[in-house]
Amino acid sequence: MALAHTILVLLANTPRSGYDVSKCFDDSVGCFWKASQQQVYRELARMEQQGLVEFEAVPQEGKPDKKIYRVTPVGMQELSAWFTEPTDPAPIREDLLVRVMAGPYGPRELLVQEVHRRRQMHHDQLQRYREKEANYRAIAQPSPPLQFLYLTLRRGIRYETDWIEWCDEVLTILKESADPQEDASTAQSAL
Amino acid sequence: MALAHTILVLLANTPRSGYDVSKCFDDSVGCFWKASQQQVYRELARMEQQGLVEFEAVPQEGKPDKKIYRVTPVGMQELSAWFTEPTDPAPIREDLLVRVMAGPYGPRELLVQEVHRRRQMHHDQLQRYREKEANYRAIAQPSPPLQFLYLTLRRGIRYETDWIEWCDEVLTILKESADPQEDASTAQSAL
DNA sequence: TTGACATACCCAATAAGTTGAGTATAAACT
DNA sequence: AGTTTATACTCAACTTATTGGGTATGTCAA
Repeated sequence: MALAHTILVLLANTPRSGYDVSKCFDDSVGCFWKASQQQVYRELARMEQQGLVEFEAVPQEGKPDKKIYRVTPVGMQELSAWFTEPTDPAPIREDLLVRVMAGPYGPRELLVQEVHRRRQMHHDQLQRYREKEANYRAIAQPSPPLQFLYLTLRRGIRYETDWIEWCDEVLTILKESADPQEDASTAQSAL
Repeated sequence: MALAHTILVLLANTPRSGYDVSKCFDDSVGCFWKASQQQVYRELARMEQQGLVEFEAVPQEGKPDKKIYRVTPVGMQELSAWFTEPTDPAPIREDLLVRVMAGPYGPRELLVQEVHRRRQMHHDQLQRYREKEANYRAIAQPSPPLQFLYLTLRRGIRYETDWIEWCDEVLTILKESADPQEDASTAQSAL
């Protein structure tokens, strides 16, 4: 249900169109929540039906009307109520770890390659987050919404850093135990 | 699609019943993949139809037949083919971070409480993982499947540790900037 | 003896997420 | 001149996941 609440928070900060909300999922909140444009539009329509948000149609030339959504009092009430409910850790479903577990059933090099590739991806993402962090730190008086968003960015930075470190750990172990059959004692001490 | 492949790897290690596969999702692979019993049964039925696995029905008294699944040659082929495909990082959908972003719209104490609670959960999970790690290290000659599974356990340990550290970071910041209105300069330097 | 827990499976309804296309226009780049 | 990128929203089909029930039986403890 948190998709609706994420959107509520975004709209509570600033009234926006569905398109703009969708962009937030690529930018600011992307480090902890993903949603496709279709999901956003559908959710907004549902939320409007439930009275959590309302929109003002802004006519445009050639394009469909822009719907600027804002949170209603009912929506703010919902946000408050939701604030008191406990949250659960997100279930993890990580393809790469399935691949690692499948290690004995495929060539070692392919696995090493894949971990390398993933390390690079996390490295690149970390760079983007670090830039955003630098931008944030340059703001003299960040607004409360920004201050809290920064905490989520910190989570993103930690997450990527942690992945990189794990990749390095795995690559080291895979290198050390390259041929367990040839030298079983080495392989063993490596683990 | 990785649910099927996770099951394939589990069955490649040891033929098991659906019930036993389901238990693995609570135990060994729980740190990177969750699946309900229903999901497992449905997936196994689908995989059987596709010829990836086959089962031997073991009659039991009073209970339904136990179906012991094993991977077929076609299943092993599928596993090999899948091994060459790249994996994508799992999209993150973290309720707690939505809550943090919603920080300005609820009482500070509630947020602090929630982060505390989550810290405790990650702490407890970490303890469980550390026990499993100790068990693993006590094994003289771990089999290759176990060796690779250990790498995924390392990921779990890192993950939980990382969360705990982030919780501590957030709790520190929330304490420091307890009342930004009263002392804006302190609040600012804290961020 | 009642209730919780473990074994072992199946079914159905709903919710959520993904994929791919379609309707329009305009600016910027190649 | 043609492609990409951006704006702005909609619809339909499909796959996946969740929730909550049901069928059976046996064991263990309060």
